[in-house]
Amino acid sequence: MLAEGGQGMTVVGPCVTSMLRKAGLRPTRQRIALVSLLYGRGHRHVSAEALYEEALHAGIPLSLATVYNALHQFTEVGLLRELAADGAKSYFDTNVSDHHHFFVEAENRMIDIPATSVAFSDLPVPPEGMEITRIDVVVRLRRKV
Amino acid sequence: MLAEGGQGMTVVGPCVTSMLRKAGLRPTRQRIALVSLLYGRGHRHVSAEALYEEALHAGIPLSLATVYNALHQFTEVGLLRELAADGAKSYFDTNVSDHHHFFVEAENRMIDIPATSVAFSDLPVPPEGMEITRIDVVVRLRRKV
DNA sequence: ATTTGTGCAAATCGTTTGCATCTGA
DNA sequence: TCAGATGCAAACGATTTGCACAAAT
Repeated sequence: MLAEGGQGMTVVGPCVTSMLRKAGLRPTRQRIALVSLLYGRGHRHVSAEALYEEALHAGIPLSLATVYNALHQFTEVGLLRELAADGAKSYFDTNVSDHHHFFVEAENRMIDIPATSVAFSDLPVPPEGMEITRIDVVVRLRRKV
Repeated sequence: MLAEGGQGMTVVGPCVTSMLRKAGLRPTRQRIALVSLLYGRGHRHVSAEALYEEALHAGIPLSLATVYNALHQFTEVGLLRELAADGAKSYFDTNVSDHHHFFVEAENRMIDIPATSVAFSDLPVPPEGMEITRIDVVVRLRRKV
């Protein structure tokens, strides 16, 4: 279990700049815009493509490659957590604190599960010389019949 | 195991044929070969590409597209379970019973964790109208420093 | 001025698809 | 025979990369 420090940081204006600076990333126009979109309204699970579209609609012209760059850089510095939901595409979660996910299969949508809702009464022992970096629990959901 | 009466060069039990028949899949040369490779030696986690190479090296000429078809068909009929490890590529697990996985990040390798090694003391409640189809636990590992 | 980031388009990777040909029942 | 499977190559979607240009320190 890693990742702590998830008190929803409401980021607006100059905070964004210092947030990026603290992370060692130059606060460029594009990064500032992306961080604002990501943290503007609560926690989110975004795909690169979706964030790209959103930025364009918000009148921020940037390239898809820049979005990918930014998402990976943000992930490296701990601002985002990458989720391997299912299938081909990656999602990025603005909630980097310890928690898990429901995955709605039909919609490719993720819903947060607080860490406290999943308790391991027994932890698997990692193989010799290995250590646990993270435990991902994905609870797959289907519409009830 | 005895050789299947035919052109197959691998050691094939008659069970393979009936296994496919029971699943509603025509026991073709390619499917028989793939099932034999998959179930020949204990449980495995294979990617399409890896299985394809393996088949070629075993002297079974087939196309990558056929491997993809077969893997998905096998999954549909419950002979395999698809794993969304991490990143772009899919893995298929010959162990379809209830269990979980270690994921060795550096090697993209999966190791089974028996279901009994992970106990939930608290189960998350699915949202209204939804039901749980499966719970995947992935314990990510890194080489200890 | 120097360093770092950006945009674009082409390249890559895993996977899927269309269609002509082949094969098992 | 003939539905169903296969092979091939082209198509595809998501992501990455290479490099000239632009922006931040």
